[in-house]
Amino acid sequence: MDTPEKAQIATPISSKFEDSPVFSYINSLSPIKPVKSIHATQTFNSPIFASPPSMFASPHISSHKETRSFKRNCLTDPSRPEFSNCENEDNPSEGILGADKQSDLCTKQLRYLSPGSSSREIPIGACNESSKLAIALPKSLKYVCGTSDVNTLPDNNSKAENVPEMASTPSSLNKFATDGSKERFCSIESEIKLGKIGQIEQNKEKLGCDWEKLVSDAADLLIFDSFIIEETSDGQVVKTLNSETTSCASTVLKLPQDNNDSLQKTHAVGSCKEHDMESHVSLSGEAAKLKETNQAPEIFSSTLLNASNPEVNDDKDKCIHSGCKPGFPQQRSIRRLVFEMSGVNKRRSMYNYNCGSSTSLQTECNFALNEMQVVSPKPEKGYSSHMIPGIGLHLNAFASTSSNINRVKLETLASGRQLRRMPSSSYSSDPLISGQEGPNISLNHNSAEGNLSSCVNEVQVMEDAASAFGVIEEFNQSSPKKKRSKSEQAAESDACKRCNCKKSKCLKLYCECFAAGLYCVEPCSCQDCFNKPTYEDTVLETRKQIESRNPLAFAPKVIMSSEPFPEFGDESNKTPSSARHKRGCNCKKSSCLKKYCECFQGGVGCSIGCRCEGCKNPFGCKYGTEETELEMEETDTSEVNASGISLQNNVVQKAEEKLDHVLPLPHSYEISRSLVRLPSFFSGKLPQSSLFGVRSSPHICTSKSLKTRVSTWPAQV
DNA sequence: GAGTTTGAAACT
DNA sequence: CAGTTTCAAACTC
Repeated sequence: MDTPEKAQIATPISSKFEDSPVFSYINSLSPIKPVKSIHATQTFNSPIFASPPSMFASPHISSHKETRSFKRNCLTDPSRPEFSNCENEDNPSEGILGADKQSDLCTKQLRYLSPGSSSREIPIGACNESSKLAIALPKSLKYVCGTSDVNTLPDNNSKAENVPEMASTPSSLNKFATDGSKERFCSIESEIKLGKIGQIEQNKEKLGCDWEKLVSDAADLLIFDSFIIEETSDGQVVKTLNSETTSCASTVLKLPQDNNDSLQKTHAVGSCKEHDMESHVSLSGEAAKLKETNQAPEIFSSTLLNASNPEVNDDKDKCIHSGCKPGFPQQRSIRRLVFEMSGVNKRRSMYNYNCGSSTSLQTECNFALNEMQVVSPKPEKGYSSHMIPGIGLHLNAFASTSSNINRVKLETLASGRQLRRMPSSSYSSDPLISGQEGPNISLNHNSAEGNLSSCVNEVQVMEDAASAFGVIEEFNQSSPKKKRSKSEQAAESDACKRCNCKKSKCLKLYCECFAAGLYCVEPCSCQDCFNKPTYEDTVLETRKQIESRNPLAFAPKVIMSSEPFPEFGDESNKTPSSARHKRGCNCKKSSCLKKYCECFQGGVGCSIGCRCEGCKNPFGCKYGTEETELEMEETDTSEVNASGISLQNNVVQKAEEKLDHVLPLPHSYEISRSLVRLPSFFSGKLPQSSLFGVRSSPHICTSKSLKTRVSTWPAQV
C-alpha cells in the first residue's frame, strides 16, 4: 500500500541516474568521485534544502533534518532507490519477523533511526568538530550498502547463523548486485573506509538482516548527516559522528521488534538523546517519513503514541498553559496523534494532489504542515490548545515546526516579547507544523519559489492576523493592559477549551476539535463525544469519509496566495498578507464583520471567491479598495459601530503600531510592516530568515492561538 | 446562563 | 448544483 509511491519515484530516478552520462563518467572515475557525486546529487536533489547560510548552527542542521525527510518524500535519494522500497527492505526480515511485521518493521526502523537522527543534531557539536564527517558518514553508509551486498551474495554464512532465511531474501540485495552504480559506490567506498569501518562491520554482522533493512534508512540518515556536516564542519569529529550514528543505529537494530523498548533505549543512547526536543524533531521527521512512505498509520500512531507519551509526560511540568490540567499534555499528545494518523491518510491524498495544480499550493502546505504536526510529540507549552478552529491544524503544525523550534528559540532570545506571543516557543518541537518546521521552514524558504514558501506565508499571515486581532483586542479595550491581561488569561484558560458539540458526536466538521484533527479533551463540553482515542477507528473512518467527500476538508481554510489578488487594489493589502479564505465566505447578514465570517475570523480579507453580501470585511473587502473605501465613508457618516468599519481603518494601522511595538528588532519591524502593507511583495520573496527567523511564531500560527486572541474581542466589538 | 443569530456543514 | 436542514459557534440580553 505504501510502496507504490516510492517505487514510482525511486525507480525513475534510479534509471535516470544510471542512464545519465554523468553516471557512466562517474563509474570510470576514481572511487572518491562517486562519493562526491552522491553528495552533489543530494545537494542537487535538495534544491529546497539549499538553505541559505544560516547564522545559527542549530537551525541549519535542523533544516537539514527536515530536508532529509523531505528528500525522502519528494525527491527520493537516487542513491538509494533500492532501499527506498520497503518491500525490499522487509523481505530480509520476513523470515525473522514475519510478513505482518514488515510494515511495522519499516516503521519501527524509521522510528528507531529517528533517535539516531538526533545524533545528527548532536553532531552540531560534532559537526563543528569534524569536517571529515561528510565523507566518513557517506562512506560508512556506502559501506553498509556494500556490506549488505557482500553479505547477501558471497557472505551469507555470517548471516545464516542469525538469519538463515536471509540468504533467500534479498531481492533487494540482488538488486544491489545488479545495480552497478550503487554497488560500485558501495564497494569502492567500502574498500576505502574498510579500515575505519571495522566496527560498523562487526555490528553489521551481528545485526544481520535487520541491519540490512536499517541500512536503507541508516544510509539515508548517514548521508544526510554527512551532508550536514559537510556544510558546517571544519573539524575532525568523523569518528564521533560515526560512533554516534553507529550506536544509535545499533541500538535500533538491537531492538527492532520492541517499539517501546527500542524507543526508550534509543533515547537512552546518550548520543542520540542529547536533546529531548531534538529527539522530538527527529521523531517527527521520522514520522513524516513514515507517512510519506505510507507506513501503516496505525503502527505509526501506536508507535508514536508510545514514543511520545513518555516525553509528553516529561513535559507535563512544562505545560504552563493555564488551561492545562495535569495529564492534559498527554491528552494533547493523543489528540495530536489523531491528527497525525489522520494526517497520514490525508497526506496520501494530499500528496497526490500536490502533483496537481490548483490545490497544489495548499496541498503542499498542508503536506508540510502535516509533517510538522505529526512530529510534534512534545506539546511543550500548550500549543495544541492554541489551535485556531477552522484555520486548520496544518498551520498549527507549521507553526510548531521542528525547524521552528530552533528559530523560535533564537527569536525568543532575541526578543523577550516573543515569549509572550509565543508561549509555545519551545513547542517548536512540534512539527512541521510547523507546520511543518524550522528545517522545513528553511527548506521552504530556500525554495522560495516553492509552495512551501507559500506555507510560510500562510503562517505569516496567521501571525499577522493574530496580531491584528490582538490589535483589535487592544483597540477595543479601555484599559488595555489590565483588560488585556485579563482577556489573555481568559483566552489561555480557554485555550484548552474546545468544542461544545451536542449532536454531532464530534465527528463532523462542525466540531472544532474534529475539524482540527484533534481528539476532544477534558476542556470540551461536548456530549456523546466519539472524538476520543477510544473511538480511534471511528474517528479515522469518519475522517476518511469526509475527506473522500472533500479532500480539502481538513486543509487550512486560510491560504496564502502567492499572487496578490489583482482584483483588489493596493488597499486590499489591509489583510496582513495576500492570504485568503480557501473557499470564501457566504455571509449575508454579518457583513463579514463578525466571526461568523470565516474570512474575518481568519483575519483575512474577502475575495472575489466569497459570496458574501454587503461585505465590509476590515481585512479586505471583496469589492476591492474603492468599494471598501466607499463603504468606509458611508459607514463613517452613518452607523459605524465599534466593530464595524472603524476597524477597517484601524486594523491595519493598529496592526502596524502593534507590530512596531511587538517587534523590537528593526529588521523584523520592517518585515512586519511590509507584510502588512505589501502582501504581494512579501509573498514568497522575503528572506527566509526574516520571515521565520523573526516572525515565525508557532503560537501565532496556531489556529487556537488565533482563536484565543480573537475570542475575547468580538463580543467587545 | 439562556436564548438568538449566523453561516458553515451536511443532507436531499 | 441548488435548496433545505442541521449544527455549533458567535453573539445578545
